[in-house]
Amino acid sequence: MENRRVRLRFAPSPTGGLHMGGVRTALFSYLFAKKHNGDFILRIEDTDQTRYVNGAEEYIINALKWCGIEPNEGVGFGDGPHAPYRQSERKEKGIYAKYAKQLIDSGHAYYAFDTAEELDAMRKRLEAAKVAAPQYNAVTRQTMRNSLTLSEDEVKKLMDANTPYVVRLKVPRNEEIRFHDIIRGWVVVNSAQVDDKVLLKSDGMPTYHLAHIVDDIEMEVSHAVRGEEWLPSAPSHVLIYRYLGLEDKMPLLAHLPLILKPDGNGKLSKRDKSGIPMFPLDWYDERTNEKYAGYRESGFFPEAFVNMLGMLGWNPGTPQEIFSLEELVQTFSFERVNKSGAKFDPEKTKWFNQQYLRKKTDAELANLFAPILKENGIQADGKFVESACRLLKEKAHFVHEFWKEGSYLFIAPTAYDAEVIKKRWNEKSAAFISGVIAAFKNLSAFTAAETEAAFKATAESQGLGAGQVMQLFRVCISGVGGGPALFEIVELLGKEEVIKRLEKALSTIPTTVQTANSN
RNA sequence: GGCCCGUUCGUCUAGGGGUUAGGACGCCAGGUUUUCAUCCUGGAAAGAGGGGUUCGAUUCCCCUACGGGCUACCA
Repeated sequence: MENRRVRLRFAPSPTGGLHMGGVRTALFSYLFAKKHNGDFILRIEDTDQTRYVNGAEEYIINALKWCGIEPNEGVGFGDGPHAPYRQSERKEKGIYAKYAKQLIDSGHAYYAFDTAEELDAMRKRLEAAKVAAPQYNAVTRQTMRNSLTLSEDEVKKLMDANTPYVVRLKVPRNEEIRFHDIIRGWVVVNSAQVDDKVLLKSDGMPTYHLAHIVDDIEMEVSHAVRGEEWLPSAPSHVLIYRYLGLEDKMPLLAHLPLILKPDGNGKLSKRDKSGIPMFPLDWYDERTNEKYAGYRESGFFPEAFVNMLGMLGWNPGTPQEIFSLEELVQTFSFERVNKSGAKFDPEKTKWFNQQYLRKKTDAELANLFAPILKENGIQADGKFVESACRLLKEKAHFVHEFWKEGSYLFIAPTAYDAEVIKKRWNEKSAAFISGVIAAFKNLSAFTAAETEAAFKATAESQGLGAGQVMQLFRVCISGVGGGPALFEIVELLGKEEVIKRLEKALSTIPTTVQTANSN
């Protein structure tokens, strides 16, 4: 058991879009599996037919692909020796029923015929009696209709009449259950706190509790990684392994701390006010008609998203924060996963994206920017776009900001920032701009250095400090008061365009100033 | 309510019986820059509270408080 092959699975339910918490669980499992040259499996836990959502399975597969955390076995990634990997299909093969039968035969599980109303009545009764833990357990099952309280004849009669029934785990009344968690250490719970979990539902489907155990065994899973919300049910699971006689084959458990919402308290919800997505890809819920934004569509790089998730609840113990997936694989260990929940920080998430934005070459950025330009009806030379990206990437967190911040590189401004005009335009301005136009016309080499020199000479000759006229000049060219290095922009736009823009500004701005003043 | 898990700057975290409690994001200030951003330098900012153990506790133990999770024929 100690030297078994490392095999981890990610086992989501197709009940909706895969939430970023789920992606992190997949990521950590993937990292550990890869680090130990093991397998990473995608299993679909679709045992709840009422919650099945169309498209969810495909979404999960696409999300994992986008993140680059690809299973080497499982639904959507090629069947391995343990197919099928969908629990609904495995149920058809009778895999779960077999194990349930084994538990019944060995006296560790039983049939229960209670209706929903009867269960409800029991809970109400217990609550009224102020029972500490109102649940179906060693005490209360004695008052219910099950194969432990009914005679063999009665059970047979109910069965023959096709009365709906479930199979429940027979949990001992008072027994200490202890298990080891890689992240948390030893956890001890008394079985009095553990209820008789339903193993097989009345529709014949297994519950999560039975299904995941059977599958983990059959698929030879070595480490079961999941969110902390599963910690309270782990004692039940330990019992099931034990009663199946498979405790020595039980996967090592690792319960990850939860990702908490950035503001206030509680688990991350599907939607968040911070403006940062909660899902890797856009998700549309057809039942509620709601749309949820995804990291991909919001302009995040998958590397940045994965890097950010990797640092949520785990750290390498060194100051390094920027990790490629490969580096994460090399460095990851469960020992360095935190025990406490982590609030996720939208600002830091943006920062991660910025780091990756800067790492991209101008050509890569130009490729990403191209569709946005096209959307805005811009056709531009590839080299020109690359240069624009070089200037624009300095202050951006996302490629889509390039357009918002730098559309003037592609279209001449039609309006000029009123604040800047008010502050910078005065009676000397028109003469100065005219001077610059004249000076530029005389230039043969229209480079950043040449134009800057000509600009400064003009300012000096008119007795103006460069600082006074720089921003004025900028607004004439770009329409806005800030941006990348001014003469880099001038060089990029070229002589003809720059002069055209200056002349337009000269003919437009004085009239707007007059209008503003007369009002 | 019960059970379980947790608790270091606003946030993510390092460290770990004797440290000026370190880093990152964000924030603030100064410098660079014509400007915003970048960049550089600096700054404010933390071990929930109470008991132990100890020469000494943020670090180990207990209690309390607080936070979170679970408490379905959902996963």
